[in-house]
Amino acid sequence: MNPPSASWIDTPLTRKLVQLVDLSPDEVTLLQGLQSMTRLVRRNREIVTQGRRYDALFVMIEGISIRYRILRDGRRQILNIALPGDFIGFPACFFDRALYPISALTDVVVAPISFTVLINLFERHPHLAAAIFWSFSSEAAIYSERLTDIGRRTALERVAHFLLELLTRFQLIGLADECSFPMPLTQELLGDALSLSLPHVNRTLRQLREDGLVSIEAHQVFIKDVEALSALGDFEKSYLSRFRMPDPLAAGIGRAVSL
Amino acid sequence: MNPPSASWIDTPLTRKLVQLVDLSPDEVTLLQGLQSMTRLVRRNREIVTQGRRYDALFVMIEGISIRYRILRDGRRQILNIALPGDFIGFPACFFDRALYPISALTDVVVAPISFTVLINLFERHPHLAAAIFWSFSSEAAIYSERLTDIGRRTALERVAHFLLELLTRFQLIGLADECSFPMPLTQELLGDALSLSLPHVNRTLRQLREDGLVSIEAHQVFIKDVEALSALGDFEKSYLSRFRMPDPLAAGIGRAVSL
DNA sequence: CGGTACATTGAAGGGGCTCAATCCACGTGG
DNA sequence: CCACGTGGATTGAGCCCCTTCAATGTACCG
Repeated sequence: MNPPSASWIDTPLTRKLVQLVDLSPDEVTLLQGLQSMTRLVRRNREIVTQGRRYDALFVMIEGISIRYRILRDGRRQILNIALPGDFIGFPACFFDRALYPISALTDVVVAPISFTVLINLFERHPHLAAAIFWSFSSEAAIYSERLTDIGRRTALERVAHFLLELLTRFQLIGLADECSFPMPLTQELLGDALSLSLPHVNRTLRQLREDGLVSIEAHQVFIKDVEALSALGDFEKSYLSRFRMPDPLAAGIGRAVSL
Repeated sequence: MNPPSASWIDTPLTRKLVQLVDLSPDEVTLLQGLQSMTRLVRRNREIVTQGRRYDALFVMIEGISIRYRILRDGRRQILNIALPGDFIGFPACFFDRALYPISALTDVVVAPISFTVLINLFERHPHLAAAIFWSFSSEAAIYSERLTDIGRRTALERVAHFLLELLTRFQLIGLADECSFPMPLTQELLGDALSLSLPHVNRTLRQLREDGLVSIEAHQVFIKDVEALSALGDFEKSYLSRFRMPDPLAAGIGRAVSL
């Protein structure tokens, strides 16, 4: 665990939230303070171990992690992919034991936020709390889209939709430009996330390449035609970037309103 | 909208939470109070309309509702199924417009809980708030299992797992006995929830019947062999019924701890 | 320079889909 | 009280998307 350090002037979470919510300088400082105590987790190590008990959430500061479910015979389903700025460990901390493991895909830096701190934040800074809540909402929406991907979209639509989602999420944290982003997943992992076999992921990517929609070079994805790909994947990014501050909080009077 | 009424001594949500969390009599009263103002939504009408704005959550008091996503060509994916005692409208209320519609499958009674009330609840009754939070956590876990169902389980495993989940959820609200529960879904809806075609749902149910695992008669599901079905579907109910009160709240000192 | 991890491609097979017909239960109106 | 309509359940035939299995290619790294 590293000591608090003034060198963290800026984190992905902060970058993301300030775009979506009007935060006061005080709130930004507070948000940064929450993320000042960090922990490094090496590539391929577990951040959360299935069956263990946790008293904290984590904010992803750097790197990529996945939460997944393994079935008895080895089949794996990736449940979600956490990028910098995402919260992880949310469901785990309300159960007496974590239901699913979370594993670092790359070297990862996380900032634990204990329950105690979180609860106080909710009481004293409802405005900020609402912003954090929005993160959970957006995550729920991502689940919904993934469910739709896997359940009702063809392999081509599915990959198209997923890549656009990643593009948008990377853009929100300032790690992608207009149409390209770093590809954190191997084709095998992509398959486990989208419920496709590795060979079929490969064929699907080839098809997208041949159609001039997407190219992947040196772990970098280039979306050649965002329009066409969005049409193909039925992608509409509002679930990732549209936030509304609920009225009682917008006014900043959350604590003053009586029950 | 019906006026508050003393006749609601007991609701599914209360029944569920008192099993999982130690609530004081005051907290139970408060929880009941939240659900005293109810609204009736007729079968096949929308509870939440896609694209509209909401300032409240709803607690399901009675009936069944579904949230779903429709693709351009008519393919439908049911995102979740809300039973009495569930919260609905959670992600919607943090977006400026609801992302997905929620529709009443039967006549439904809901209790709106406005944001203002909710925020006050969080500030003043963290213990109760944590219980509500657990509901969200459990919902997230249900998503995870659904994702695994659709992504990595065969039709047989998938239906097995889903039926056991429904059994357990109905049991938690006192609407199911040891091994049977009311079937709220037609085979078509089952298909849209589990991403199977209607004919294949039918064939799968037949198989389960022929194997002596499940029978469905008059809209009532009978699980003939819970053991065997659980093994088949790799079902483990802890994600529905295991709650842990986070330490700072368990002590009831949430508000006293300083940041 | 061998080794390992990842990507690529082909061939064959299967689980589940589509299309289509039939059946059944139930409510409604004549 | 029965005829009919309608929503849902059931079953079959053929097909296709995607899987499995298998082989090969390729880049990077100690």
